Amino acid sequence: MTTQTVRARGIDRAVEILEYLRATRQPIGIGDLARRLKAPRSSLYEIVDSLVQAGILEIADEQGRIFFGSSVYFYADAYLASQPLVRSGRDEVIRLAEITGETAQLCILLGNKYTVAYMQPGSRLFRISSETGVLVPIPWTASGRVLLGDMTEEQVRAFLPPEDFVLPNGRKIEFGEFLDDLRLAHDRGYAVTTSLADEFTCCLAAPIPDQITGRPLATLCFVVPVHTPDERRAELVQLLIDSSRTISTRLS
Amino acid sequence: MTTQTVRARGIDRAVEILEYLRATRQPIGIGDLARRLKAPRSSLYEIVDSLVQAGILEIADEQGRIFFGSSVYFYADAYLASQPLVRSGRDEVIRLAEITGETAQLCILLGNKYTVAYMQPGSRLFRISSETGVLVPIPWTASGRVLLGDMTEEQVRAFLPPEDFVLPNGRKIEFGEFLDDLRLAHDRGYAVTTSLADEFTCCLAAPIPDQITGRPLATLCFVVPVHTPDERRAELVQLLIDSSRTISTRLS
DNA sequence: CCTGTGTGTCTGTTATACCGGACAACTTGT
DNA sequence: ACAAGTTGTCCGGTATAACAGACACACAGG
Repeated sequence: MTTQTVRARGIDRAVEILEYLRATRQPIGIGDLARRLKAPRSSLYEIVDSLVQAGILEIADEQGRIFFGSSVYFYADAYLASQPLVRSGRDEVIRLAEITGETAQLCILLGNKYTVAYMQPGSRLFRISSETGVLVPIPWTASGRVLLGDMTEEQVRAFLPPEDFVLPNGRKIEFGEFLDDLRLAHDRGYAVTTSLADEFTCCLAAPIPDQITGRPLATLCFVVPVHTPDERRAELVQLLIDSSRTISTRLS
Repeated sequence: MTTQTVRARGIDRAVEILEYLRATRQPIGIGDLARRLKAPRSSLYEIVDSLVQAGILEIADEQGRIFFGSSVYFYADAYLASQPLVRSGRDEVIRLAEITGETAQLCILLGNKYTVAYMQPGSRLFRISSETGVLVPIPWTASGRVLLGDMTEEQVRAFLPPEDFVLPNGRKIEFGEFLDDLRLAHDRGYAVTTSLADEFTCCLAAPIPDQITGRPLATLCFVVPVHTPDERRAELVQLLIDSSRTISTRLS
């Protein structure tokens, strides 16, 4: 009499919980959670309790909903301290936002997605900014074009899921068109996209290359209004390139 | 024949690993880890693998040593964003920075450390700013004096590790001196420090009290040059007090 | 050369972590 | 009032996760 129930490991459940919270970014009750994850309630109560004890989760409100706890902050602090790239990248982003007044970002690859690792909003009246840590399809971004700049056609094909070529407005990016963008970005050492992920923004991105392999590890980028004049764009691109060079040398 | 081996749960092992890394703040090999945690190697290989898959840990170097992975960074980001205090505090910080032109911050306690949860740089030629999310010893800051304002001597002693009383320049803050600062901050409803964590800054901090308990949850603060005149300081302190009252009522 | 100490992988065994299901105590809506 | 849905806790059975131990391999040192 095999009940064919997959008896999951506690760790896997725990990871599922954390990933769920990361994706939704809001507290959830344990009952709800059990339904979403298709996990037995009784198990979740135990696991959540362990994680709450450790401060990895916290009871977020009176209804007993749970969310991340302060421990993850300490973990992140240790992680950042261990990552020279992010550490110096942050400083440079803050500096760039200050001297230009534009929104500056440090972007990295996470699996086959793109994400903003750190962002400093500009000082314009109407700010354009994106949330950090949200996973975005690579073809939607200028930074993505820079980050894949050194891949072959086959590598890109294998790396990106087809659905990622569909923009938020429904338009589909042709693969050939995207590949041309990659080549251009690779040759010029930066990428520019206008009205791609949305109508009113222009993104400028430059790679931070690994000192040894030369492969892009991350990007620095500005997010500016589409109507920004070409001269200003060129000026900003130059700043990105200078900054990324600074970081790159500082890393070795 | 009871072998009296405590067969630990995977989750507990995982938590132990994370806590160990948090404490030591540096990568460690799995063999070493097994020895330190008195855990079987074979189990650790499995658990570490799960956590690496989830991005919670990463292989940090060629020797296969492990450390925190990028996922914890995103968990922490979600955590900060989830704090209602941070959300409404953010708006007020932006407003304060705009109307005064000074660098304004929202500061909170995380465990027994202090951190800047959100910061808006001022519009001076030379800006003074600190990074958000970096954990700082409480005695180094004006906000710290406000945040502990309602603790008894014994509570403070138990709460703060002795090494946190040593400033970046090596000077040691006497416990009695620190306690006097706390009392003063508590009585006046704000704290001012000059040339404490560094030579050229003056910090002004006011508490955001819990509506019910009255205990300080966080602080609003300005970071200004040391030579800022007294009248200006008084003016800024008043703004902080008004703003924190606004936030405090908005939270209930 | 051999010896000792480190990896990372793969067993078979068994103690138990996970599970399903039952329970009381609360809401909520009609 | 009742029914239908919660939520947090408890408990006993069993599938299996955690364990101990063995294995091949790669070093380093004498």
